[in-house]
Amino acid sequence: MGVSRQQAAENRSAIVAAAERLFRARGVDAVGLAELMKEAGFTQGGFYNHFKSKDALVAAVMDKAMQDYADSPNAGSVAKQAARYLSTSHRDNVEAGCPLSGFAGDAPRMTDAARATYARGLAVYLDRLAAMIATDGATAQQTRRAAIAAFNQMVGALVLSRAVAETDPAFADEILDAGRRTLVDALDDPLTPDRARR
Amino acid sequence: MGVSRQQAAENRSAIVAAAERLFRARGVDAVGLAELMKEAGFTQGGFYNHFKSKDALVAAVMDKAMQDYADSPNAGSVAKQAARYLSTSHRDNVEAGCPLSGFAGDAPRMTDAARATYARGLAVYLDRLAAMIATDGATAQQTRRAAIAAFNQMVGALVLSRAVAETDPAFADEILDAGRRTLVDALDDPLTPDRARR
DNA sequence: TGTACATCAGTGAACGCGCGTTCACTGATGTAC
DNA sequence: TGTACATCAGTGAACGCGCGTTCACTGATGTAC
Repeated sequence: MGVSRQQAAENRSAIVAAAERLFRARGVDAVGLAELMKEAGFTQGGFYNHFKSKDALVAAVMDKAMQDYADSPNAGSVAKQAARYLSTSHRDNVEAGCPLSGFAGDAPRMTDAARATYARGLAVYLDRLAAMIATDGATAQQTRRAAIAAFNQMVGALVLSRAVAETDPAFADEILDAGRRTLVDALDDPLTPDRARR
Repeated sequence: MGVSRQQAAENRSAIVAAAERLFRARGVDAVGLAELMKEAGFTQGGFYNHFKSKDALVAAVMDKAMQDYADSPNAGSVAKQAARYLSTSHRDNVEAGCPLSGFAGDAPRMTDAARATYARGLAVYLDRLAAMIATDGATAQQTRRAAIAAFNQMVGALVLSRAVAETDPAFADEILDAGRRTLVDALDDPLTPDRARR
């Protein structure tokens, strides 16, 4: 059709963005390239001008998702961060939320490149959480462990809440609520060496 | 071929068992009926003597997985249960482990029937955990919240550890370890009304 | 600055393939008398 | 208990369909002179 290089780059981004939305909502396997390209506003054949395979697109989606998430702003305090993470709006909006929980179930089945991006993204987010949690009294190791445990709680609560949300909304809310309260209790409580040892 | 009713029932079970293994390892969408039937020891066409569709098989797999898990024995104490749940062998053996974490990522995309079975299975397991956690000093509500939070921690740690296991085994182990220690600390600590309120 | 040509992001049809599902057929099992 | 027949779990080929991928072609963009 004849398209400027800048336009082509924007079109590529549009494909990745559409793919991320569809992949999150329905899973990578359930989304075909024809549907995906149509969603992005193009015809099927153009796909291979941008990616050498569907797997390459998956890797690009992972890169974008992790980059965007790393660039997203903190909520302020850890408690606020946790509350936002375990909100019903985050649970109900899989398409735009945390990619670490959104892709957690699919990650083990992705290609090496996509999995490596996921692992790097997780490491980055844990560092961020650790920085928010850190107190004077705690060692780096204690802080890191607390950050991992906090994120385990967030991801577990979100994933389980999503799994039952359609079937039993009250149950789904209860799971988020238990996670939120547990986190707030644990994080309000400064990590003194004494407590951490217990 | 001519097969006794008992044999037919056993064959059906073999199909469900093969499907559970394959679905867990690679995801429902990535496993075809031809491959699945071959794995179970039959030819493709026989599938519809047992199930009216692939979705019906998925529901049957869910039923079986949840039933088997509900029938599985406790580890003894909650701490032991958590340690077993967050062991490397449980993480590395997706095909036979806890179906609540094994299917957590896929559950939201399953049919109503399969999702309802999942939600029921989760409710049953939480009751079981709550019964193990319960102490004299704690109200039923506090116990339930503690059980949910404990399971959130287990599922989150397992899912995240699995997601990075291939890429970064040491990181994966660290996640399990942080989850295990956090759970043991929290569960060793009796749920007194005072602590629960904090 | 203007002209000639290479580049390459598009289009849309086509490819082989494996999917879920259907079908006609077989023959031992299970039932009726 | 023995015979006649209905049942139904198997087989294996076939169905239409959508998948990921390839291809020949188009024409504006970008480059060389």
